[in-house]
Amino acid sequence: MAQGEVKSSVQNGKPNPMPPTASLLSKKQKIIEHRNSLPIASVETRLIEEVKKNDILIIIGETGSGKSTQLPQFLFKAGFCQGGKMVGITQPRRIAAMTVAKRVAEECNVELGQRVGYSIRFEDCTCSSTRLKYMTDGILFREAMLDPLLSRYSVIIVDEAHERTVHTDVLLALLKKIQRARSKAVNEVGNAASEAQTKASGEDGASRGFQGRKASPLKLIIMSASLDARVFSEYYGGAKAVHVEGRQFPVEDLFTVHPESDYVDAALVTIFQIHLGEQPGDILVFLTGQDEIESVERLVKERLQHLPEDSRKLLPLPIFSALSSEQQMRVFAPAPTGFRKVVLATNIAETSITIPGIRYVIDPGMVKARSFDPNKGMESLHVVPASKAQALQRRGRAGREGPGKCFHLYQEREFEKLEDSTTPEIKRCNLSNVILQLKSLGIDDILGFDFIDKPSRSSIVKALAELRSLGALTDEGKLEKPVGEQMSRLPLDPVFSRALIWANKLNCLEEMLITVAMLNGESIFYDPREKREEARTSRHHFASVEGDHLTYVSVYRECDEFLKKRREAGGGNKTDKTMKKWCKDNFVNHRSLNNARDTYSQIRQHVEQMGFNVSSCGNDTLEFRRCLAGSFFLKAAQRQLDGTYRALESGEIVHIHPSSVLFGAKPECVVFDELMQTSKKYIKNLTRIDPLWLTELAPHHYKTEE
DNA sequence: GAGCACTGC
Repeated sequence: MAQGEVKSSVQNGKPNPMPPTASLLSKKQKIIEHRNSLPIASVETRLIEEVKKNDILIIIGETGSGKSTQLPQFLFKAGFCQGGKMVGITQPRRIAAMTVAKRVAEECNVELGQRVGYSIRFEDCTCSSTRLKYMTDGILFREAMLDPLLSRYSVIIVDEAHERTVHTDVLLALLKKIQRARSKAVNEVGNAASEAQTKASGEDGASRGFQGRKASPLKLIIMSASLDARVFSEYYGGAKAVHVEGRQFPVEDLFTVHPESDYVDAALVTIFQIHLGEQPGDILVFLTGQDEIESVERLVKERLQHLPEDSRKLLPLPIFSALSSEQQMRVFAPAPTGFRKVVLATNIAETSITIPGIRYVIDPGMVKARSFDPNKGMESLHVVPASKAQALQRRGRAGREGPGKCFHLYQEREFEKLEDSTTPEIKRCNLSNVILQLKSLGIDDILGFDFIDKPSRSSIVKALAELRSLGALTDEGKLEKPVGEQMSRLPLDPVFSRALIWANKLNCLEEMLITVAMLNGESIFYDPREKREEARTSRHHFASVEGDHLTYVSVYRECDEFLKKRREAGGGNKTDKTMKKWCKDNFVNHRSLNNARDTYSQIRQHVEQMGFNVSSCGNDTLEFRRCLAGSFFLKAAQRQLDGTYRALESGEIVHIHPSSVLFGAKPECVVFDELMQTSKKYIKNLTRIDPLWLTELAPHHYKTEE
């Protein structure tokens, strides 16, 4: 990954010579006091010894132990960054990578982006002198594609490994391989340097990048909050695990005496029980989705009306990912004097955000979980019991600032029956992307790959078949040149990458770039329930009769035009504010569109580097739709005599989602982006196509049938 | 005629 230079007042590695002011001094003093008070501070020497002794170390540390901020600093002090080497720390989330790096830079009293930096998608805040580098696990995985031995790192710390995201899991496997390759290279260099290199390079991807670099072993540290270190320890051949104490205030657990048949109602009752009977302090309620949250919000407001005037000071605040940033921010503000906040949240409050003031947690013990059926190519979202780990995580949210209480809306013996931890994501998602990346790293035997938790055989087989069908792999399962290589370089789902390659040939790359950027993230339109009709009417002028993809293209372009006009009219640099307003007026999710614009630029750069020519098809959208048909042929559906649709690949009876512009239009044949089961089996994001195109453009898949 | 936890390249 290219390293951007960051402007700085620090030159030649010397700190800015400005004398510290009194407030700076006291701030510095505070930082030192804080650092020394962290549980991890007392074990610095021991930890460093363990790292020196063990090539792989598992660190189990509870919330508040300071492991993410302190350990990298200890390693720096102990000399692990000598010779220009880096300590890399991965996080599953962008926000964590950013905020932890910022905190550590402060503690080290250096400018962020210099010795301490971070790198996340769209934002590289590091420079050539960066030694402690925080990043998302996806970034490090990409780096490994360019530098297969990760030769610039002396230590890699994988933080929050218990979350078991796809990226973390793949990274854990890859790092194991890289570590072995580096140790091997060190030994071989010691003996007979150049011959050993030649041999090693023939073996697999992880050995390849070694040539011409000074060999050194790689230290690996896995940090987890999980109760169970065994999983990681066993995976790394009995690696040593050490525990670091956390620092949490005590949380009292309360369980129900009888099972609750209706957890939403039970949550409501508990909210008022706390509000009327407990000491001051805000309440956090974990619910499974927008629907539940909105209905609880309404019911709380209703019931408050029946209480005496002086008992009505309870303020319900919803938070879930689809809300605008402004609305999300409301939960962070302190409640008005005399009021108690009751935050109604999805799992967004479990890990991603920390809300101040919470003293009471209500946990119904349920969660909305996504799963994937590889045979039907269908995702589903269902409400299922949470895991023990999740329940404990939720409980912990009550003890951040002082002693708290957790109201579990189930019996204590039910807790014991919960699964220890949530099924790792890799076992419940489409693997085509992961497998393509592994193939590009030179790992050919996917079924035999050393996953920490192996996905099902059928899931792997299905993904391999999809990749072959898309032309990314040869019949022997090797990366197809150049198509497979090009696809693996793009940070997109393989179908999207395929569509871009087609579009390049058929001169509609610009439209396709916009399309994949718009489909890549969360949904672009935001319909506040109470303004549903207004949103739909206002959106009419974007709508394309061809379907959702071209509708997104016109949304993107219209916003772009609007911004351009504003700039030309002397609007200055207030792009963000202008865009926010435009989004609000058009019921478009500002965060999503912004993300789509960043994605567009990033992908455009990639394809231009590949020598693609970004041209537009103008008003002739036929070729564009043919490109979609040629790449989304596995996701096609045809109208039946009874008006329902049949997904051609799985044979499932599906319905057009009401959010589609083609809802009610009864097109004969469509390609879609997503098949998801919620209340029904819905297809989302559709474009009308001619069914004959399928046999014409994907003859290997649709042999000439009627 | 709906309603969708969260991440990430």
